[in-house]
This record gives sequence, C-alpha cells and structure tokens, in this order.
Amino acid sequence: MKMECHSYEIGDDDEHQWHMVKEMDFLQGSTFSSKVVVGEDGNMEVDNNGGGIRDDNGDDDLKLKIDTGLKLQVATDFDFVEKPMVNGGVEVMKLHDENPNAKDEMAVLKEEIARKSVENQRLKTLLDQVTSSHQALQMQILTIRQHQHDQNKSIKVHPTETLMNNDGTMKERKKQQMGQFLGPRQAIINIDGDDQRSSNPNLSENYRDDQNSNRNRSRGREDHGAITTKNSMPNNMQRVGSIASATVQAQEAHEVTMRKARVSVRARSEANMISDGCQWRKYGQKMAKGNPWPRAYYRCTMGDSCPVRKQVQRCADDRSVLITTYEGHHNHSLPPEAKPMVSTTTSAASMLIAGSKSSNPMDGLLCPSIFSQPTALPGLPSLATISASAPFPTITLDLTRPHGNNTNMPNVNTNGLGLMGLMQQLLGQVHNNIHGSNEPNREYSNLPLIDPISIAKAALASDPNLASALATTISSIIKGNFDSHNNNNNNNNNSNNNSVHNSGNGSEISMANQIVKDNNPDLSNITEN
DNA sequence: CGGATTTGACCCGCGC
DNA sequence: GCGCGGGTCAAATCCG
Repeated sequence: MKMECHSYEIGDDDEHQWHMVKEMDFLQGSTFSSKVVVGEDGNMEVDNNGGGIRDDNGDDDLKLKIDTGLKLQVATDFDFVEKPMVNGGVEVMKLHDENPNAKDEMAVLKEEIARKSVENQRLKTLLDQVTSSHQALQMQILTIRQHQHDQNKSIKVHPTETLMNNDGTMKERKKQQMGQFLGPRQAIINIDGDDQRSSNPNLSENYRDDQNSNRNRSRGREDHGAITTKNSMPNNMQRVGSIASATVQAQEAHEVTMRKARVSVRARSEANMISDGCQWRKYGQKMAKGNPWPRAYYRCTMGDSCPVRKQVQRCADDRSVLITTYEGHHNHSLPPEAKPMVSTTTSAASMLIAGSKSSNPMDGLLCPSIFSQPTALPGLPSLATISASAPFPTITLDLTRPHGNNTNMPNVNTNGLGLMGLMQQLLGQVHNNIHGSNEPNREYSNLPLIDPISIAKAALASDPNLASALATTISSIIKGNFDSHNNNNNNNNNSNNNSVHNSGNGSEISMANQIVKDNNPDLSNITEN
C-alpha cells in the first residue's frame, strides 16, 4: 500500500492559475511534486518536475495534458500571494497592498475565506462528478477489454461452431457451451434470447436491459420470439451471426458476472438495516431455507432504474449480526454519506472480478481453483472471504469478528469488538506496509487489495455511534504501538530514528483520525496525541 | 393522496 | 417431469 503525504499550493502566473501538489511516498522515501495548470479552456496540464516519474523516453519531466472535457472555471480574482505552509499547515495569506487598517484587512480576509469555501465546495462537487465519471469509464474499459479478449477466444476456440440449432434448442446449446467454460455452478448466465441487446458497453443501459429481461421473463415468454425469428435464417447466415453471437454472449457473460458479483457485509446491528447512505425500497421478503429470520429484498431508489439491489437478513446463528448483500453498481451520483459503503463494496466487487479473471488464461470468468471454497483474502485474512460456492461469486466483509493477538487491544464494548478487530487489522496492515514485513501471499499476488480505508469507513458507517469510542481507542492503540516501537528502535539506534517513526506512526494516526473524521464531522477535534 | 411496505403468486434454474 | 428454493412482481394495504 502506498502511504502518501500531500500538501497543496495554489499560485498564479501571467498566463495560468496553477495548483501544486507536493507528495511524499513514505514507502519509497521519495518526494515529488506535480504542477497542474488549468488553462482557460478548462483543460489541465500535469507537469511532474523531476519527481521520479519518467516517460517512455526516460525523460524525468513528464508532462501530461488532460482533456477533461469539462469547462472548469477557476476563479482568478484572488488578489493575494501565498506564503509557504508554516506551523503544521496553517496557511497565511497576505494582501499585496498592505492595508494599515486591521479591521478592513480582517474583513477582506474573511471575505476571501468565504469565497474560497464556496469555491472549495464547488470543486468538491466537481471532483465527485469526475470521480463518478472515472468509475464509469473504468467499467467501460473493463468491459471492452473483456469483450476483445472473449472475441479472440471465441474465434479461436470455436471457429466453425454454430451456436444456434434449427430445432429451437439454442438455449440449451448456449448453456452447454457456457458450462464448458465455467463449470456447472458458474454457468449462471441470462440467455433468454435477448440477443437484440446492443453491444453498447454502457453498463447502466445493460443493467436496464437485464432488468427488462427479467421483467419479460416473469411476464411470459415473448422474448423467445427472437429465437424463432433467427432460426428461420439460412444456415450460412446463422454461421456468420454465430461469431457475433458468441461475442455478444461472452460480453453478456461478463456483464452479468459484473452485475451478479455480490458483496456481503456482516455487521452487528439491532436495527433492521444498516445505514449506508442510500435510499432503498423494499420489494419483497421471503423466508430463506435454514434461517429462521426473513430475508428482505431492497432496490436502490436514488437513481432512475438504478440496478443496485441488496438483501438484508439476520445471521441464523447470531441474531445480532445483520448480513447485507449488495449486488450491482449505482448508475447515479452518490451522497457523501453513501460513499464509504459504496466504495468498499465497489472495490470488493472489483477485486472479485479482477481475481476471477486472473489466474487462468483459458477461463475468462471465474477461476474455480481459487474460489471453489471460501477463501481468505491476502492482507485481510479474517476480514474478507471470497466464495463461489453460492450461485453467484460473493465476497464477504466481516465487520463483526474479533481478530488479532494484540493483547493490548482495549475493548470499548461488546458491539465495538468487531470494529476494534477491524481497525487493528487495518492498522496492522498499514504498519506492515510501512515497516516492510508480512509479504503478501504470492498465491494471490495478482489480486488487488481492498482499500482498507474504505472498509474502515464502511465499518464506521455501519455503526456511527462507535466513532467516538473508536477514535479514542485508535489513538491509544497507536500510541501503544508507537511507544513499543520507539523502545525497540532506541535500542538499535538512539539517534536520528525519531523522524522515521514519526512519519510512520504519524501517518497511521492521521489515517485513523481521518477515517473517523470523515465519518463523523463532529469528531473533528480529535487530536493526534 | 402518494409513496412505501406487505404478501401471495409467479417465474426460473437446478437437482433428482 | 416434478418439486424445491431463490428472486421478482404487483395488487392490496399501510402510513404520513
């Protein structure tokens, strides 16, 4: 994991306003800075000044011009210059024309601060939009790559095979073929003749198609008419169409896998639903086999036909544990309070997808060798498990389990035990990364790690009442670790190592506090003691 | 009255 | 082919 420290400066030269991001990577021990110049056209140009990033030609100065497609309007009417950061980040602004009247100066400064706050809010909103767009684009790229990969594979493996029969058994043929690729349990593909589906990689469209397909399925069998129509084609046309059809199938398979990948979150809660910031509408409830508690079905109502659904059910063994299973990706912008949980489930699902595509080059989808049994994840061994034994690949984030062997870990209360374990695990991971121990299991080295900060945020979002207690506990944990480390290192080297540890533990503290502050602004007065 | 929830019916995939 | 279980729909009902 990359641990970074950022500082941020804004400046203005004759032609452009610029934003300087100074960055230190604690793991690499190097620093570099990037200058982002925002032009009048709203586009950005990134200039890494000798910062260790080299382009293909080996040039140290890598310039990257980004066409954002956004007409960024950056206010340029600030009449001030900036001083370097002093005293731990307190920014001092000084007006060009020194006003002897202190009150006027204060008023002007307040006005500037207010203006900057507004601008900051606007930029935050913009950043949210850009982030959402970025995620959508990533999904599209992923889909297109998979599309290309599967297209090559389809042509190579089944160069002449016709996927349609004249006896109307296309469905069975498809099933068998997908079964060859996926194994019997993974061949959960929606193939109800929806071959008219556009190849547009826009996932939200495909989600809608999927929903419509489901709706059609439940209302009757009218969609089978498409098969009948196709079956009336001559054989040679069917053969030509079969490659395209195979491609569409492969793409559908991937899309459905993306949609069907599930993220399950276990959290202790007495409430019937954990608050994750989204709006949900209940559309069904059923008694599931083997569980005395009903399973409730919800769909997201924050966007038009948002495909995201979730199931909520109490654990059969422990009534206090609420199991929330998310499926799908939101097709709309999210409120800030929803982002922790969504980013967690998204990264977990991405990890599931990435892992499922990784190990076996012959298998574009699930890799049974990894997921045939519940599998602990590297880095978060008791926190997250992957399983494909269920009909859909599922990753489970367990926010309830106590973990670790740190006997110094204080327990806040019974409810907090799981979060304590979680935080301990996260901090342990950060600590290991900083201090270079616990090399990840190579067997899973191709699996991306779940972002621990997102998970921690999700944990806090699931039980915000614990934020305060958690903040105190984190501080004491880190302080304990810090003291312990200081002692050890003082034995090795009494001089010059304070800075090293201060950076390491300081970043842990900052991260932990930031997590808490992000989830509970009321705790913004937490100090790093 | 409109939106949310409840609940019985229905559909589908899967195993036998 | 049949039964089972999971998931969804939609009419009925509830609620603010």
